[in-house]
Amino acid sequence: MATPQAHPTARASYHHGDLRHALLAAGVGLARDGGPDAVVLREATRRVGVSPNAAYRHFADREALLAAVCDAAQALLAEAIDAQFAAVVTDDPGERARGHLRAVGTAYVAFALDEPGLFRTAFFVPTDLELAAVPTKAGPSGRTPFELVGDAIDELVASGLMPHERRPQAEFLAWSSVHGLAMLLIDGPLRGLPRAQADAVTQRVVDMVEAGFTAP
Amino acid sequence: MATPQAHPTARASYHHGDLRHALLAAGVGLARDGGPDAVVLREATRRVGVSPNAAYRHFADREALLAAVCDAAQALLAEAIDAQFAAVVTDDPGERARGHLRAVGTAYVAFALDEPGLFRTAFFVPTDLELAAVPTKAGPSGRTPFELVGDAIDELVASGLMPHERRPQAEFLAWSSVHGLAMLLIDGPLRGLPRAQADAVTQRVVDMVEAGFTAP
DNA sequence: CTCCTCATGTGTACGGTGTCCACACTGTCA
DNA sequence: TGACAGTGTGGACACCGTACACATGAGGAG
Repeated sequence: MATPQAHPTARASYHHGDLRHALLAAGVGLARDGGPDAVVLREATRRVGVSPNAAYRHFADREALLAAVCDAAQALLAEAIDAQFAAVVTDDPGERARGHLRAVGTAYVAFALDEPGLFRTAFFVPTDLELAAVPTKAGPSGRTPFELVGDAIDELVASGLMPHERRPQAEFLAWSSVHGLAMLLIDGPLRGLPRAQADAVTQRVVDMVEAGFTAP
Repeated sequence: MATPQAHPTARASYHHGDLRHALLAAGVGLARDGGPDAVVLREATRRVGVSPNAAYRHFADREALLAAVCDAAQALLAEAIDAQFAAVVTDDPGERARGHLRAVGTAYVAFALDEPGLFRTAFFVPTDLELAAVPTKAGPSGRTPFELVGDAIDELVASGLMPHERRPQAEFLAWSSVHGLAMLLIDGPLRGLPRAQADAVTQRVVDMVEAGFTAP
């Protein structure tokens, strides 16, 4: 019991110990309910119990904090997709390919519906990324959502269900459809659709993508 | 020459004359370069040459101004789509249906690329609309973009190219794909794609939607 | 024509935010 | 032990949205 206040939220000493992570966590909390605009620097410091300027020792400015929160949100999305992707179990390679493709799509939309604030935040900051394997944005498997779609499509081609002429840039087609649906469901004209109907539309969108890939 | 300063931008008298429209126009200008966040009440009044509080005689608060700007942006989008839609001329009903569907999709993405700030603004405010025929959001034809997609799909069904079992909610599928693509192109990972490539991807997305609708 | 009235624009002020500056504390290493 | 560098604090500034009281002047009632 040498440390009277070991918890990072309430510090006993002048120094905080892990202020950067604490601010990040607070920022994620703000983004969760409220979206990117709710990520307010002063409020984050207030929640951590620290003066506003303390944040500037760890983040260049509010934009930098928001970018970190954005990365965290993308990682959470990646995690959700990863789980659904890994949950697909089949011996048949074609069936597995289909399952993986559908898993990515449904998990993507489900995350948007379950965590609209984080979802909006994940796609807010102009991420200059090439969608490449930026580790902070990947799930437990170490692969980003974009790579997972690519994997699924590759499997589809490998198992002969999709002609390889259609392979190039196919990620963008799948991604566009699912991303657009998610946006329309949480912010757009489809907002407020009952969950059951939202899921039904999601299935139809995934059907369309799959059909577009595997159709003869 | 009875009116020394007839122009609404520089007023000679104490009263402005058409402050509401002037503020709206200034707001649209702000949104054009900068998106919804750039619609700052004080800046709009500054541009019009009026004190900040004058805005409150015409808009309840900043949110109301932003909502009006959002409506205007949607109207501009509608206009662009409308033009492309109307430019389709063919005798063959099936070909016209296809052309209409493709026109809506390409015009939608083109607007997003040409006017990213306005596009983002158009979909920013939680519009409680049912996508119905709200006149302020329609183009010259009096039909909203959503109605135009619906029209195109109806034509597709009427001309026998699309099975009518697929008709219900088909707007959402088309809309999702195109909207998602637009978002990814202006804000997301596809940002910075050269225009030629962006157009190419757009064509592929439209192809996919069309195939999904008309496939046997 | 005069005067009253009310819509419209102004001025002042307050709280909130991001951010800069100078300063205070403290863990570490010579 | 003492200096130093990293970390947190306090105060200040500009900007924003917005509430309140007030000034202005256009247009109708007498």
